[in-house]
Order: sequence, then structure tokens, then C-alpha cells
Amino acid sequence: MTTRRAAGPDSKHADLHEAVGMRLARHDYRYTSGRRRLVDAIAAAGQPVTLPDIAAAAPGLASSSIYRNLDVLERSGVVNRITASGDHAYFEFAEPLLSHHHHLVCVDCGSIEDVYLDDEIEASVDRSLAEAAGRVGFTPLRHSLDLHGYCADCA
Amino acid sequence: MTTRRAAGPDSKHADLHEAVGMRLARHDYRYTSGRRRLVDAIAAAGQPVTLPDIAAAAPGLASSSIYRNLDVLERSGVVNRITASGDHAYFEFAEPLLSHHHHLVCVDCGSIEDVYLDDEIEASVDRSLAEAAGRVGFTPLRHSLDLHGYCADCA
DNA sequence: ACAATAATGAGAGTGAGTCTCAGTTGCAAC
DNA sequence: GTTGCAACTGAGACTCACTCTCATTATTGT
Repeated sequence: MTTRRAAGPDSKHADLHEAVGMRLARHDYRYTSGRRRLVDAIAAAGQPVTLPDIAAAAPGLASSSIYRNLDVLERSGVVNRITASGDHAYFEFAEPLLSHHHHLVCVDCGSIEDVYLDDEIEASVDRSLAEAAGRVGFTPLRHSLDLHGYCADCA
Repeated sequence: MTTRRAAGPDSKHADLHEAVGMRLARHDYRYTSGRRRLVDAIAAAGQPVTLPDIAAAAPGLASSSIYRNLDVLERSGVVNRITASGDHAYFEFAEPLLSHHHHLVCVDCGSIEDVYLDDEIEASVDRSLAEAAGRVGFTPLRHSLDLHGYCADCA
């Protein structure tokens, strides 16, 4: 069965797949059809998704494979795992594939929405954190900033 | 068996217990000896702790009771649950009992350390977040800002 | 085509956290 | 104090997200 690739209606997906493929190759991973379906499912959602979401969007994939490949994608820097307080972890594309942003986490239903902040704020936050980290010998990699509250549906 | 209470060497604990007791009472919960031991264990650590940490510091408490009471304490606004990427959730005293701060999360060993930022930064972050949240009908409660990287031990 | 190697699916296994329930404790009214 | 009621407790069974194992299948290099 041939999966429809770059021939489709939008070239955004072709770009995405190419970028993902390169990242996987850099880590000696293969970009198999299962992994491509995973990437498609996450891209289709356009927001952080849980494993059940992905399983529903890509039926036929064994959940063990989804977990294993989510791990591979995370290790390759393709996706980020967002550990919220709910039952499931959320996944979304990592930084260079998606521009830097943060999350609105609903304390009621657990849903996660993306939110973008001013570059200036980001820079000053990074500066403050780096300074504070330096004082205790901590080597920073990245920061995560979540706003907890009630989403529009749960308000 | 009488538990030594406020008579002890430090009055900080007496204040803490009083504050905790008031919060519990406000939610019609009782401040039992088991809950007091839980609070003592968290206070003794002085940093975010996992359930095994607490169980070790307060032997004799059934783990089901620890989980149950951690839940009660969280519901009463006494402790915060920090959901990190590791196996266990971390717990620490909530805002008014501990001043506003953030976390340095080690991506290697999973340990969590507290870090304090400039009030000015905090204010501007809150302003930006509130503005962004307002655009999508999100009602903010609080923010959490974590710095991920390598702790001094794992560097 | 043919190894050699990596990926897959199915299901068993793991373990943090939750639920249940019978027995206990703390609080209030008498 | 004792009686009654509701909250609390411990022990362990239970759930369920996630991981591991392993035999089978797909990919890649030659």
C-alpha cells in the first residue's frame, strides 16, 4: 500500500516529513511508514495530543509501536513530551518544527493549548533563569512556562 | 502515645502546623496525627519530595493514607503537586506557606530544586500570560516556570 | 538475491496511584 | 463520660498508562 506523500494538496506536510526524516537519519533511525503515520496524526491535530488521540487518528498501529516510536521521535528531537497532571502525557512537535511557545493547561479537563509570548519577555525570562541557575551550578537546556487555569469550555 | 507538638525546640513548626490546621479546618478536614507527620516530613526535607521520600521519613504510615492525605492537603491548598517527567510526582508546600518560586528540573536524575526570580520579571510574565490567555477565553489561576537541564551532580 | 540489521505487533509484565471496606478515632451533644 | 455520628485509617485488591520480550516482518548495503 502506497501512502500518499508529497503529491498531495499541501506541501507543508512534504516539508515536515523531510525535516523529520533528516532528524531521524541523523540518529540512524529509519523513517518507516508507521512513523510517518504518527507524524501525520500529530500534524493533523495541530495541538498537543495524547496517545489515545494518536491511536484514534492512526488506527491499526499497535500501541506498543506508538509508544516506542514516540520515544524515538523524542530522542531525535522531533517531538516533545509534555508531562501534565492528567493521566496521559501530551506530545507535540519540538522547537525547530514549531516555534517557541508555552501552554495553557486546564486544571479541570486537562486539555493543553499553545500560547505565544513576546520575544522580549522570553529573553528576559531566559536571562533571569540563567543567572539563578548559575548560582547553584545548574546547566540550563530549555525552559517551560505553563499557565494553569480554566479553559473556555470549563470556565 | 503523645506526639510532641509546639513545645519543641523550634517555633517555626508550630506556626506551620497552625497554618496548616486552619486551612484544613476551612475545608472541614481534621488535622490528625498522621497528617501532622506528613507535614513534618515535607517540612524536614525543605525541597520537593516524592512519596517514597515521605514514606521513608514517616515510617509506619500506610502508603494509601499518604496518597489520600496528600490529596487532602492539595485540595486544602497546603501542598502543590509537581508533575515531573519521572516516575513519581513531587510535593511541596503551596504558595502562601512558601513564597513564590520556580523549579530547576534535572533531565538526567529527575531531581527538583527551588529557584527564586526577580519580582519584576514575575510581574511582566504574568502580564504577558494574562493578555495571551484573555485572547482565547482562558481564565488564569497561576503559572509554573521550570528550567530543564543538568543539576550540579549530573553535569 | 542475500545476508545483516532495524522495526513491528501482540501480549505479558511492571508499578505508581486509586478504591474498597471493615475497624478506629476524633468531635459534639447530651 | 458515654453515646452517636462522621471522618479517618491500614491493608490489600485493583486499575491502567506505560514498558519489555520475542518471534516475525520490513529495509538497507553489497
